[in-house]
Formats: sequence, structure tokens, C-alpha cells
Amino acid sequence: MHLHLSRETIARTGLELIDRDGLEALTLRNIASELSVGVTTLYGHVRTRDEIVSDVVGLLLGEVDTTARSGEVWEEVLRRVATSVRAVAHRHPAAFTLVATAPVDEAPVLDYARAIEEASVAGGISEQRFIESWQVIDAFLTGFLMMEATALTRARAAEADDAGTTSDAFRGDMSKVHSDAAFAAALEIIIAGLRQKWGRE
Amino acid sequence: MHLHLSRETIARTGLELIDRDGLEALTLRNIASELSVGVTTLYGHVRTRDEIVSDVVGLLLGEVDTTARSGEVWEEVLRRVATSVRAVAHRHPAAFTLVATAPVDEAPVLDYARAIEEASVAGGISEQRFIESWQVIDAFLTGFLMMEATALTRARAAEADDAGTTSDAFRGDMSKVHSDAAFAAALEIIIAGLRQKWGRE
DNA sequence: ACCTGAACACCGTTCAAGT
DNA sequence: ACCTGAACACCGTTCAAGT
Repeated sequence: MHLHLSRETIARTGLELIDRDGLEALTLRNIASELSVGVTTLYGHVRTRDEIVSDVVGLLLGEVDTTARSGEVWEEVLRRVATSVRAVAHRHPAAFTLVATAPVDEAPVLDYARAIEEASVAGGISEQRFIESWQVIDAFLTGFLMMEATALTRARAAEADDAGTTSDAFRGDMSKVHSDAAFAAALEIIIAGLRQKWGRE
Repeated sequence: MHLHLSRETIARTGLELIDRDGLEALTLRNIASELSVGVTTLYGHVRTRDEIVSDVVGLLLGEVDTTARSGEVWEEVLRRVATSVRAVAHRHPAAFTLVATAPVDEAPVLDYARAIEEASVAGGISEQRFIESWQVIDAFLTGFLMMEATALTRARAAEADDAGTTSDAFRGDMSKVHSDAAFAAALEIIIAGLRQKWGRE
């Protein structure tokens, strides 16, 4: 009766649980009961809970559009990746923390970076300059989307509670800024900074 | 025999535990036994574990040098804050995840942002432009330092284990980039992008 | 008032046993 | 081979009881 129980099925179920009930719902016991299986059965397909977390990160980064398009220059590649990863963060806000805390030198994040590098180099940027630009842009994306995702998750959690009790002007200023326009503007600031630096070299 | 048990003592003990034994050591039971006190005693001074986490974030951000210096222009303020918060992340790598995942519209992070705004405005930047610049720089700092802190934490944890088994060239390229020079260069790229945008307005 | 052990409903993981 | 319940050593939190 096991519906193709596998590492991927386990990770996919885990992501569904996080999307539905929050990050703290990512539990071996929850996954097992969702799959109508004993808890210890999971250990036949997965070594530890951390392995499931890594697989979930892989699922999330797999949703990002990192394919190269012909005729696309590197700025366009980076804009498309930025928009795409932001969409993932908005679709899976509670799970996005896992992406932000994932080790950058291991499989899922490394594969993601490699794909973006390939598409960027195809877009006419040197490998060295790609690394320099991705260093800044990846850090920015991680930080920005982490903050947005945290705010989204908490807003969603507060839905069931009373109306908001926020009334601080500064707080409003700082959070309203998280918008499509602010995100795009920030990305352009970084690209402008890169272009200026390289123009001088 | 209670050594001034208070919210701050609890948070300070919690931070020491994280620094010594990692983030998963931040446990009510560990804090209590460190203070030679029953677990439930903590509930006399703290409502939930999350409150302790928020207090630890406050301690970390309190270590950042956000004071205004006379004669300092806004770029210098932002460089000093960046260097200072990076030092905090290096001193408390395991705890830094808490800063990155903390809600940006609540007390500890909000106070921190307010102090930097004040120093920056004293350094000759308008409030509107400060918000625009901090949006990018804060996201960059959060993302960059999160990655560094994660790498540091894992490297420290691997000390007790065997020698590293890493042998991938690309992985080396991507991680070596995390250096003082790369950090400073990234910050200058963002500042250059901001100046260019404002120069055109 | 302040502190507390016992208890509750959970965790991840191991292990010996079932089929 | 594959799956499993019971058990272990933990969690945060509550509650009624101690001093």
C-alpha cells in the first residue's frame, strides 16, 4: 500500500506540511502519519531529519527558473532569477528560512549557483565577474527575501488572531518598503554599482 | 542564593550556552541548570522561550557600534556599522541565525535600525535616502553574514571530526570569496550604486 | 511572593523484534 | 528485505503544591 515511498516523496510531504502548518510542523512523526506509515519506516529512506531539510531546500531551489535563454544578457538573467526566487519565497514563506540557513557549499545550493553561473556566462559575463556579482546579489536576495518571508509568515499566523495592534510610524515606514518596486530598485542599485566598478577597471 | 536572576541574566546565560555548545543548546533546561535553578523558575521572569530568543538578539545587536561620531559622513557610518555587525557575527556565529530570522518590525531590530538612522542622518543623508540605502545594505549584511556564520559554525563543528573531505574547485571558489576584502568590496559596490542613482535624480 | 517537582504532549533516533 | 512498536533521552509549558 506504500505509494512509492522515497526520499523525494518524504521531502515533498514535508514541504506540504510546512506550507500548511508552518516550519515547526516539519516533523518525522507528522510526515509519517501523513503517509500512513510508521515513524521508523522513514529511516529506511532517509538517514536523518537534516537530510529531509536539505531535500526540501532542493525542491525550493528547483522551482527557481535558472535556465539560459538565447539572446539574454547577464543583467536580464540576474533579474529573472531574482524575480523567480522571490516568487518561490512568497509561495513558501515558512520554508524559505531553510534556504537562507542552508550551507552554501553543499549540493542543493551549489547546484543552483552553478546553473545561474552557466546562464550568466552565456549572457556575456566573465566567470570572475559573475562570482563577484553573485556574491553581492545572492547575499542581498537571501537577506531581503528572508525578511519578507518572516513578515509574511508572521502576518499569516496573525490572521487567526485579533486585528493588528501596530501603530508605530517608523515601523510602518520600514515594512512598507518591502514591495515589488523596492525590490526591483534595490537590484538595479547593485547592478549599477557593479557596472560602474567594471567601467573603471 | 539566586545571583540576581532576571530576564537579562537568563538571556546572557543563553548566549553563553550558544557560543559554547551551539544553537541547539539554547534550552530552558540548560539555562536553568547553568543557573542552578529549577526549570520552572525561569517562568517567573520570562513568558516563553521566544522571549529569550528576542532578548539574545537584543544582546547581539547591542554589541554593534551604532553611535554617531561628529564629522562622520553617512558612508562612514554605514561602513563602521557593517564592520561592527560583521565582528558580532564572527564572535557569535551560531547565534547569528537568530538575528537573521528575527522579525524586523519588533523591538530589538527596530531599535538597532533607529540608532543607525539617527547616526546616518547626523552624517548628512536625508531620512528618505537612508531608508532606501538601509533597505539594500541591511539585506546584504543579513544575507552575507548569515552565510559566513553558517560556514563558521559548521567549520567549528567539524573541528572535532576528521580532516575536511572537500575537493571541489567551484566550491572552493565560492567559499574563498568570503573574506574581508570581498565584504568591503561588496559594500562599496552598493554605495557606488546608491551614489550613482542619487546623482542622476 | 517566590520557587518547585511532577506531569503532559511532544521531539529525533535506536534497537530488537516482527512479517 | 522491509516495516515496526517500544523505549531512550530529550523538548516547552502547565499546574498544583510546597516554603
